[in-house]
Amino acid sequence: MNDQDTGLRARLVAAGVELVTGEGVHALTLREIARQAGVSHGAPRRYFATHVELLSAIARHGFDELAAALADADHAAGTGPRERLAALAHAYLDYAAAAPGMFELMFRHDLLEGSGIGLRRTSLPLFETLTLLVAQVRPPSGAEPAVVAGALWANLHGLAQLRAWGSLQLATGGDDVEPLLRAALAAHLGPEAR
Amino acid sequence: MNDQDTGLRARLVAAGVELVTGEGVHALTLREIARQAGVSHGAPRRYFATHVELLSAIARHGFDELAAALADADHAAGTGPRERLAALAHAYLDYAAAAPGMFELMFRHDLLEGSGIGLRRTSLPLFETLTLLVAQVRPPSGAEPAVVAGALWANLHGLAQLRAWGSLQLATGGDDVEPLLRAALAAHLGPEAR
DNA sequence: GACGGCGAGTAGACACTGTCTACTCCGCTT
DNA sequence: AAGCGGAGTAGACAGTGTCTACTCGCCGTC
Repeated sequence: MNDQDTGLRARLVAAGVELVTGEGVHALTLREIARQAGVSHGAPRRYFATHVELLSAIARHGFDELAAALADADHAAGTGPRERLAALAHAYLDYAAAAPGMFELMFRHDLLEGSGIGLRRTSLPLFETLTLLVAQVRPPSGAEPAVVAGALWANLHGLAQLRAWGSLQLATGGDDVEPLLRAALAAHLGPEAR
Repeated sequence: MNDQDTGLRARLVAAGVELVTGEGVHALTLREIARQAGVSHGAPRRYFATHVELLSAIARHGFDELAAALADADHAAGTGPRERLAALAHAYLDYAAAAPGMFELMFRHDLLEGSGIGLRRTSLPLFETLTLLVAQVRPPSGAEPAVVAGALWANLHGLAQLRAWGSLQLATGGDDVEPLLRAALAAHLGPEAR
């Protein structure tokens, strides 16, 4: 039932996901999504009152994907908080690199409704996990775990952006985000070997 | 001559700067900028072949402003590399907060031409300064200064974004970026008192 | 001093966008 | 069997970026 939901609502979201993955954010016009779904340009209006509502639904799908990827990485990692944090960070950057169009949409709050998508739906669970793990690591700075987690999250975001627009070569001469990520983790959480 | 350049090219850029500062990125339509400058919608085409070229010129103005703000902050700071880095970081975040529309435009590479604006024009000088100062600080991680500078820059960017879309309350419960910035600086550069 | 040319800006067309509204049409209930 | 309502269609509308034909005023040249 849920697997093959051929309702137009689901088909529109699926078409949008395909478009943003293959073509990028610029392809996500209302009419193009409708064309891709095989309906007229007025059809989406029955399910999404406005363009941004449809875009928000597509972004929600991306947040679910990201949350699943993060959960998988967390499970695959060991039990140590340090390695779990490293796994989450890698998964975050991997998702941003694997689906750059979707990642851009997810954090283009000007395209999304009500500013409540990115924060409460996925960032908050992620952030809570980060805070929990950071508290277990007991970082050298001695700052509150929530503050360290926030700073670390901002760092991950910044690294994802840097790589997305190809600024990495400024820092490393190559396209490899790995050294920067290692440096960021070491900075916020302390040296690798504890 | 240069102070009161009333050429249409300069007037268009000025109108764009005013629009993006007052209304936001969404107001930067070609026709609206032309209206603001008091000319017909076809006039800009003589100076900017396309819409993104005009937007790029406006963004360039923002990069110049940011570079000037950073230089001022650097001069106003003392001579210690740690305090200069802190001053630069504060100035960076202050600019992003004071001119959010312009800041958004500057790093919306989908709106800018050739992806060569943000990188080589301002980020590179800033990045070189950061690397130089980081090398003087000799951060505890022992990583290469360029890598630490890159990670720190990414952190600043991430913090600016976090604040821009109001996610800060997740980490601190308030809108104050200061604790997160202090944590980031301490993480990448070592504790404040050396 | 008249004339031609040319730079600068105007005005309109075109295809496209998001939104809104009138309409068709099929399946269901009564 | 009749009617009704949900679902999708089709067209209009204002707005957008781009392109092209045009006007107009100023300059140098004969």
